[in-house]
Amino acid sequence: MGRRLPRSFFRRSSLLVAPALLGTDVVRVLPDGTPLRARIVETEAYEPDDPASHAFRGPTARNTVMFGPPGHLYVYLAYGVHHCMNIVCGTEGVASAVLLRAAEPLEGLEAMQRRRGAVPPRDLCRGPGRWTQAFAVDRALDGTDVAGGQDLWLERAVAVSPQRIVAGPRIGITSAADRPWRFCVAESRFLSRPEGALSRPRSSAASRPSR
DNA sequence: TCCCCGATTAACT
DNA sequence: GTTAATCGGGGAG
Repeated sequence: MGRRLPRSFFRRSSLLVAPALLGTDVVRVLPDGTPLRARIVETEAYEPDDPASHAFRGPTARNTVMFGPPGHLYVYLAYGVHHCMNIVCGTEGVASAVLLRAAEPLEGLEAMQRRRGAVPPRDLCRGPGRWTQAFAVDRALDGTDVAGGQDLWLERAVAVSPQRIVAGPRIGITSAADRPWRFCVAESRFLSRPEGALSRPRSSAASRPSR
């Protein structure tokens, strides 16, 4: 088919990869052989000089994969509760990655609901933690090769014209909140949060009504 | 070794 | 719209 994204696709800045991933499909093959498919509608870029990046302070046991070659999965546990998956970008030695935040489920919905409960299809992959739960992705898949492996990969699906892509501040980020590195398919109903919605400010004077 | 806090979600009011 | 839950990472001491 030749639709599968090759390693070269990821060997560039996450700022280019993140919007380019919109409209591509993530294919996951469960251990029992069940195929899952979902179409990406929301991503976030994380760059080497990025205070919000897990790798900003250098390599650690957790983020090792981010410093490796592109086209691999970086999976971490957030808030001690949910897993989030990223695709490593750039060149080896440079920590750059794209967080997969939300997608439209297309195939294997029953298998996803088996893991997530009988939630509406719209909620199966709406948010990074929900998506990894639906796709059975956890730390065990940290480092998985998505360019050459058989567990999870990406396929070119539909083209999303630049006019339909909107960028905004990343979700849940406190530092470098000014960098508009969250990319969404504007009209999608599968976004984790409505496009344009700002993350709630941490108790600050500005958020308090001045009566 | 301890302690704080986060690339969040679900269940509330 | 708000908030509790939950736990591993990593900086500080």
